[in-house]
Order: sequence, then structure tokens, then C-alpha cells
Amino acid sequence: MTITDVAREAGVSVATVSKVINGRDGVAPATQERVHAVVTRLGFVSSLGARSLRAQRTGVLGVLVNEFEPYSTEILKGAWSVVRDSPYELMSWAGGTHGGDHTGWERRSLARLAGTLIDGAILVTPSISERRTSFPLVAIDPHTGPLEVPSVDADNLGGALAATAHLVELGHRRIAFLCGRSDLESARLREQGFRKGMAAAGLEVDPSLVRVGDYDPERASTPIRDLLTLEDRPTAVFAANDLTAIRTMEIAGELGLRVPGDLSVIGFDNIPESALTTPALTTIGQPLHDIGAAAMRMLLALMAGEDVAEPHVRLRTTLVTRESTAPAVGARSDRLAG
Amino acid sequence: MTITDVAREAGVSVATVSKVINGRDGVAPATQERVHAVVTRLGFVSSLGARSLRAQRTGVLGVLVNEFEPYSTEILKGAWSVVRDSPYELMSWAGGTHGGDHTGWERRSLARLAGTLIDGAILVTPSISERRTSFPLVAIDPHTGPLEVPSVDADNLGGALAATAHLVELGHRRIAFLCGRSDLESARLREQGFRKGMAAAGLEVDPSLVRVGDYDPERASTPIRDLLTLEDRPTAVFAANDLTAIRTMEIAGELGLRVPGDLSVIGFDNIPESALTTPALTTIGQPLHDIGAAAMRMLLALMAGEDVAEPHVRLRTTLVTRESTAPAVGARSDRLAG
DNA sequence: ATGAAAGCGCTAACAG
DNA sequence: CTGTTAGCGCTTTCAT
Repeated sequence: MTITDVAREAGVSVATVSKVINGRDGVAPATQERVHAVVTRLGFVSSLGARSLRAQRTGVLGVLVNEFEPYSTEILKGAWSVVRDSPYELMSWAGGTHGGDHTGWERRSLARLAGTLIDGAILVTPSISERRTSFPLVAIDPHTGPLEVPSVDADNLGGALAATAHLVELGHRRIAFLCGRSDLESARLREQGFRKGMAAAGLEVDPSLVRVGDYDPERASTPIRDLLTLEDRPTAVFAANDLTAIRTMEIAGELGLRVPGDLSVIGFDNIPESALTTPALTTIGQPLHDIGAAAMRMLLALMAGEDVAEPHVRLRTTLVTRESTAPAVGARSDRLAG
Repeated sequence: MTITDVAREAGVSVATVSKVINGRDGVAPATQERVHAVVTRLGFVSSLGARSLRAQRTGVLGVLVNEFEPYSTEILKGAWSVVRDSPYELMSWAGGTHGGDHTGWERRSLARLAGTLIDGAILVTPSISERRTSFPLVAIDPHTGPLEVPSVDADNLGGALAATAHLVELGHRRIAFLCGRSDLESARLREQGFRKGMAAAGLEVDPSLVRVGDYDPERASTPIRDLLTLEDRPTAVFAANDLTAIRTMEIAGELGLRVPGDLSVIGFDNIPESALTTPALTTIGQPLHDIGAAAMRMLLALMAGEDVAEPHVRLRTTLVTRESTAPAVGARSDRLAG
């Protein structure tokens, strides 16, 4: 079912069909009718692949993610809520390489899709810098370092400070931190927030209590296990994202530690899943839906050729207190004594 | 950055570059080296649009949805969890037309993408029948009527029976049902389950308590409001999906009704959001992640040319009791009297 | 072992 | 107003 079929059926040339489909003028009303009728009858829809190759624009925007996991799909829903009221269509692409090395997935995905299939894109947690190009691009929670494209993120520093303060408030002193992906600015800021929060409370950070979890539950498993089997194990863990916080609770369970009785755990992100764990996870909430929506609004502005006045949008984070954090054992006396 | 750039840089023809990229043999090792080096240096990745036009296969599978909402993104995550360990890449496409009429979105999306961009697809809640074609296709929670493609769904009938029984158990007699999208088999089965459940309890279904919510919170608002402002309003509402159940709780709140004190509400799906409402929503859980995963496994089998032994997979549903349902006022005496 | 050339489905100049 | 023609970037015969 191609444009040629339609042309033959309607008794015109493919060029004429193309004009009718794309609403170009210079076609007799009668011919338009006839072609439209055939298009409808045959249910013809032009192939994105072919169209995109020839035409400059496709009317399709992309949300490019490393993987389809809770974080990125929340963003996707937010982006969709905005784009659905625009004339653009939306696709999402998971560019993470299979098992192997994830670095540069965004560049590969972009090379693959930009220019041909999509007219603009939102990059979710890109790990490497994109040169400013004419291709409309918005980054969400981007990499460390100077940024050349408009971006949206949450107040990672403030959120991490709040998380740390919450644990300190509960009387914890031996607090572990499970770092995120070192290539991401968010991970850097969350660690910085943790350290600042500890310093503000007059607490030293024990280097053995800081491990790298990479935001990834699988890669985080060993560091978590190491942390929880330490001779002098922490009474609280601040994991840089919910996925690794949840993994921490699982491993604690396997080791016979009760959360929050023996161990308090706090995460970051507030993905929907964090409310479903037992006990429900205390975490720092990022407005993921709003982040996706804000990024899409910026992208649409870019598409319209507008200059985005504020190229870097930062949204608020909030402490979401649930059940996975509790006063440290002997906390009250400690604090009174200290 | 095209294959021509690479060819020029490497001092060979585009044909040779193409062969090297695609691992075809008949290229001198030295030439391969040289081309690979240039490809890496320039970061060249072939354009999906162009490649798909010419080649028979792209190595990309698609999850085609009407919209990116909680239901479809849960499926997406499940599908991803399987495809990530396969050689295929994954894209997702939201085919819902903007505001207008949604019928036939799956056919349009398929026409747009199949054959060129993607090698196979999972259709999430397709509303119209697809003829069996050579194009690998798996449907999730499909339309009413005879099915020509492999499909995956949950035990909608059993789930609806359980939901109804739960409300009856709590002593409710005036139970309203908010129907789903009439074009979907799931909606038909859930209504059937409701009616069977009522009959089993010896309860009559009051026709004025059965309204159409279309699975859509916006379209459901008026029917819900009508239901809750009825002279003799129901003491419990069974909504055909969580999204409209949540909307029911919102509207109840606006009308000054307390849930579950004045009104019990039960949903269907157990999307993550249902645990986050206040009160948390009692619902029938579908294993959405597993459904997506099962569909992807079937699709991969199809891709491998295997005959799927069991072309229709049905997964279990479970009652998830949370806070939005409670005994009907005066229930105990009613039941004893009855 | 390599390259020239055809063509995938479509759009956009340009002729007629 | 309509059709012919030339590619978009790529893969694939088929010569060389």
C-alpha cells in the first residue's frame, strides 16, 4: 500500500497525490475529492520512513531515553500531556545498548533519528555534552559540565540537603550515601547536598560509608551488601535514587535487617513504585511529570523558532515522609548527650 | 554526517562502507579496518529513515499505544525488560489523534511505521481488528470480536467478579458500575463480571446505576457526577479502570462525600498511581509488567519464525484491598435482615 | 575486492 | 492544473 497504489487507483500521478495529501495548492477541487476518496477507501497513510527521507520535517518529536524505566516513563507521560495538544506526534526511543556500554547512547540515538525521523527531541539524562546545533534539543537532568542546550532539572542540591537533614533530625549519625551515575550533574549535586548536610550537622562523612550505586539496582547490589555487612554498619542509608533505595531495602531484608527498625532508608525521585514497597519508601520527590511537561513546552517553543527566555528551568523538590525512616536506636539520648 | 562523508574520508565507495557497516563479507581486512576507524572517529550512525526504506529489516520493534498514560507505560516497561536482552531495539509510538477521533489509530500507526521503520509491533488496546498478515503483531487487551493475531490479556471476567464480590461482602447493595470503552473486550468482560457477580449475590442491577466512563477520566466526569447526585445514590462504585475510579473519588470529594465512609470505590488495573491517592484505591490488580513482558516474548518468538503454540495468553488478576472500600452503612443489619 | 548504478516511497522543482 | 523528473541516504545486485 504505497502512494503509487493510490495514484493508480485515482488515475493521477503520484505527485498529485502527494500534493493533495500535504494540502499543497494547485490541485483542482474535483481531483482533490477523488484522491481523498481513494485515500480514505484504501486507508493509505504515508510511510514515515520514506516521507522523512525526502521532506525536511516530519511533524514528529522524540523523547530519547536510555531505558524504559519508572523515571523515564514518568517524564514521558509529562511530555505527552503537553504534546497531545500540539500538532506534533510523539515517539519515544530507548537507546541503551544491550548489556554493553551505555556511554554515548544519546549521540547514537540522535544520529539515528534526528534530521530524518524526528524534528526535535528531549534527551533524558544524557551523559555527554551535545554541541549546540540547529536541531531543536532540550535536556532533562543532564550530564556534568557546561551545558549548551536548554535544560530542565529539579533542585537536586536542596533535595539532598533535605534528605540528609531528615536523617540527622531522626538522630542518625552513621549515615551512608549511595552515589548515582558520576557522569550526571544530578548525582554530583546529590552527593554535594549530602556532604553539605552532614557538615551542617557537624557530622563527619566516613569515606567507607560512601559507595557508588550508579542509579542502577543491579550494579548497586554489591556496594549495598558491602555497606550493610560492615562491622560498624550505618544506621541509615541515603540512596541517590529510588531504584537503588528499594534495592537497599530488599538486601536489608535478605540480611535480616528490619527497615526502619534496624536501618532507615531514604531515596530520591519519588517514582510511583516507591509508594508500593513495604515499608513505603521515604524519599525526595521530584515533579517528574512536570519536568517532562516543562521540557516539552521548551521544545515546542524551540520548534516555533522562539528564543527560550530562560534556558534552564529548575523545579522544586519536596521531602515525602513515608515509612522507611525512623529514629535511630538510642537517638534521643545521643542527641541530648551530643 | 552521511555514509557519503564516511566514504569520502575513507577513500572508498559508499557501497564498501555499507558492506563494512553491515558485516557483509567481500571486503579486504585492511579496508575494513580503515572504514571502521573512520566510522568511529566521525561517530557515524546510519539513519533509520534511510536504512529502513531500502533494507527489508531494521532491527527495531515497536510498542504502539493510543496515549502515553500509566497503563501503557507499565506495559512498555514490561516489554522493555524482555527486549533489552534481545538484539532488537525498541521504540514506542503514541498514535492517538489530537483531540479528535481515536478510532483506527492502530491502523494508521501501523501503516505509518510497519514495513519501513519497525519489523514487528505490540498493539496496546487496539480497538479494531487487524487482519492476519505476515507482519509480526501481538495485541494486548484487544478489541471485542474474533481475533486474528496473538494476544495477551488478564482475567477480566474473574477480576470483575472478585471486585463485585468484595463490595457485596462489605454489605453493599446499591452498587454502580462505570463501564469502559465499549470497543474493547476487556470492558465487555468487566461489565459481564459485574453483572454475574450481582446475580450471584441475588442482587438486581439498577439500570440507572450503570454508566459509560470510557476508561477516560475526562469523558467519565459527567456520568460520575450524575451517579453521585442521584436521589437514591449508590453506596459503592465499581469503576472499570483505575483512572476513572480515581476521578470518582475526586468528584465524590467535591460533592462532600467521604470515601469510604459515604461511598466505597473500587477500580481495576492497579496502576502505580492507585496506591498514591488518599485514600489509597482498592482495585483489581493486573500484572501489567508481566503482560508487557509476555507480549514481547511472543513477539520475539514470532520474529524468530516460531509458531506460537498458545496464541492467547491470559494472566491472573488479584484483589488489592486498600482504603477506598468499607462496609456499607447499616450493612450488617441489612445482611442479617436479608 | 571494489565501485557504479538502480531503486526503496516520497516530495519538490520544474515543464508542459 | 497536472505530470515528469530528480533526488533524500542507504543497501544491493552486478560489472569490473
